[in-house]
Amino acid sequence: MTEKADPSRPQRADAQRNYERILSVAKAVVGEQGTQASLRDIARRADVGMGTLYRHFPTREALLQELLRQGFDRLAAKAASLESSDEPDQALAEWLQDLMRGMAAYRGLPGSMMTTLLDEGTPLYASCATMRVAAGRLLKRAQGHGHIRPDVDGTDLFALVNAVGWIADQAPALAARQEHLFTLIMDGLSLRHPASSDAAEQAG
Amino acid sequence: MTEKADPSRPQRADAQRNYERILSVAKAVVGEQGTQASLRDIARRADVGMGTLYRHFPTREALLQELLRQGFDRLAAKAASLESSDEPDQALAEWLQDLMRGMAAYRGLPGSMMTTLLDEGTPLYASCATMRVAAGRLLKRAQGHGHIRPDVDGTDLFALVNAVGWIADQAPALAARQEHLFTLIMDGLSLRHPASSDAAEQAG
DNA sequence: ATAATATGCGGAGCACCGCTCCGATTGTCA
DNA sequence: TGACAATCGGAGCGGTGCTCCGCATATTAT
Repeated sequence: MTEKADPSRPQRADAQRNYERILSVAKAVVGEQGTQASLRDIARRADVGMGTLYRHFPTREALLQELLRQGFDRLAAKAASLESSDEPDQALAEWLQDLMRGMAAYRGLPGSMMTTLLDEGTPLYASCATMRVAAGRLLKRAQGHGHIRPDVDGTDLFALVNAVGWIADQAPALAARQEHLFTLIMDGLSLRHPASSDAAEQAG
Repeated sequence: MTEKADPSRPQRADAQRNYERILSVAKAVVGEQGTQASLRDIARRADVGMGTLYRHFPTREALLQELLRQGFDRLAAKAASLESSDEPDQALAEWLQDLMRGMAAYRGLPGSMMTTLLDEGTPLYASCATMRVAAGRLLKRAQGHGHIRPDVDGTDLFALVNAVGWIADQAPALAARQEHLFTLIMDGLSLRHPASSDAAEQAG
């Protein structure tokens, strides 16, 4: 049996070089211009024609997917490791906060995420699905312990975190409020109303 | 002295006709294609040249502003009227919900709002500033009665509502969850029995 | 009614975008 | 080394936002 290492990777040497060069340049350009960066610009700065770029990455999302895969894997792993935490609700909060910070990696990232959240078949969807499954387990565990509202599902959570990331993304002046907004939302999901431990008693 | 009724409106008769025709067509096209609608398309369907469109509305925002002004005025008035309500926190909730639904008028509207939220000088900023001031009074009143977290300001609120509108905007499949997400956030802002009652009725 | 003025019109033109297509180039293997 | 297939690169297409300016016309004065 001939070993075709990775069928998704190019075979020829020059192709492989270009593939990696594009990826590296894309990382830089997307870092500068956000997820809506000009593909022509990426090709130009990678000393590559449009055709080459498009053959390696048929869609913008396919390119983004490669840029984000590492982050997704890391978050999935973190979710798995947090699953053995003693404090399920705090574990969930910590993971979500990590997700939110990851969303700030590139401008426009929350938008790209939301667009493909429920759009199966799109490259980005596939690559973040496993991460979301792992996060879903974290959520269920916290709900099982009775500290988190039961009428919230993983998609709600993902959407809300995306939304907070989006706020900071759109209005840089609000980026400073990001952690605060995150807290507001997390408090609202908790059944222990941490915002007002005193008012909680009299509510009964 | 000749009466110059409204200096912002065109003087010549044909100009005035075009102005209104553009506005009317824009309303339709933006309704179909969202706030990112092609300006060329608007000009075409209004039987008008690009130059004409740009003279009357120098920027896309200037055009949007005219489309949205009515809604803003209505919301500002509603805020003013709600200020005499007996239940300040419920008045606030009602107004915010109204705002959220207004955000669904055009696709992409939450994005346009957030972009110009803190960017003074832009046309949209000016036109929604008064509305936000009115809303701010509603918020302060609710906080004064001790039912709403004191560490929230008007901008936070506006941003959060925008964010929820944005979620529905990006992923139509999530639009059904919009009201629910709104409830989650509002509960989190309240200092009284946050979740339990509402959480019981909604499952899944 | 006619002439003069200035106001408004419209679209050609520029630079950019995403994306496709195909002749030229180049790596690979016999 | 030669032949062949894999890969390249950019011209080209239709779209965008936006500007600029010669021309048409509404308005006003005569």
